[in-house]
Amino acid sequence: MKYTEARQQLIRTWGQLSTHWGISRTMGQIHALLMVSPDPLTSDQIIEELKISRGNVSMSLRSLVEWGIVHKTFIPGDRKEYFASEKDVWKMALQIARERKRRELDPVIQSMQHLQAINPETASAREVDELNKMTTQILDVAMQVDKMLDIGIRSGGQTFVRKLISVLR
Amino acid sequence: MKYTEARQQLIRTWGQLSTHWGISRTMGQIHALLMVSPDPLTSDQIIEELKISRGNVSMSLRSLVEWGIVHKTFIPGDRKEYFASEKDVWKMALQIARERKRRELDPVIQSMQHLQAINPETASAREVDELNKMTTQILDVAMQVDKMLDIGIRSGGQTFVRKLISVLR
DNA sequence: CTTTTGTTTCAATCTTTGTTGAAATCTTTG
DNA sequence: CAAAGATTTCAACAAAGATTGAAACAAAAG
Repeated sequence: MKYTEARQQLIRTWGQLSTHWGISRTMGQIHALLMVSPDPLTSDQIIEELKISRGNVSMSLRSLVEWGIVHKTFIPGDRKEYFASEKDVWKMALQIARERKRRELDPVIQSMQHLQAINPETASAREVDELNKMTTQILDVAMQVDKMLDIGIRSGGQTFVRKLISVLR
Repeated sequence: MKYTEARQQLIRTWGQLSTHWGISRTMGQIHALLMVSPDPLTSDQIIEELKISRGNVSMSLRSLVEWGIVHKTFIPGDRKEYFASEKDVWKMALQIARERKRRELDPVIQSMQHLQAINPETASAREVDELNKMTTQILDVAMQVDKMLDIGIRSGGQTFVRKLISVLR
């Protein structure tokens, strides 16, 4: 398989995957491109390579930087901004997990905590009971997952999952 | 807090969350409604409760059944179909994980395996090398996560995560 | 077999999300 | 500080995704 083909396929696959993760296809593609580039790239190189507009590249890069998986670098004597991706995939995965925890899990925990105090006079016992059972369970799951992610984040990806698999096998 | 308010908030929160997970808001809301209902519901009850169209309810329910987190039941002497959600949140979470693994992780693994054979003549050594490093890493992560999910699925959610946390703390 | 009741399908429509490109802004340099 | 280079913003547009509603279909009852 030729290099260019392979690279294109990686970019396509990653762009595809990213849409499942609340990240637009373009962001995923830019990210993939940065991942496989030995050196940091400028927005012009990205525009050229992926045929997308300057505005889109600018916004996508900002968003990737906000996710914490891409960073700006500067090359001495050059006025342009260069961008590079985190290259350690485990670190990347954990960084994404950390962000998603913050954006998705934390709000659920907060919401379920509010729901812990239902006035039992306001519906039949069965209904109140069923609702309470669900909120309690959801809260429980969310908090356990939260704890797990914390541990994962602290111990670093590779170590974390390796250890975990060896222990549970 | 009143029962009806609380229930509505749960439905809203769950619908919101679901959009982050490749599941439409409506599917999430229907699912939440089924989760907190002590008894199975018909599509008419869902239409009534959530004010959505019959067609949408039909399609959403089908999709939820395909995800394996909702099932049809029948009530003797009644011609209608009733629907009920899985009530064990851990089982639910694992079922979702299993499906996402199948839909998202497995294709990535397949794709990366294809990319393992790049002809080194077709680009500079640095470029080929960088691409190989990334595909290998991604494959590694994907396979480890895959393995982890398998273990999780086999041992059942609660046990799995509890054990995991106690071991790694 | 016909009617009634319940369910599914799908083209049309609406809503949301992503993208473009040009103007505005910011930065460096002569 | 003016000009050139680089980046960001944002209103208009395009694409993708979700929803509706009515017609087609299926199953049970009379």
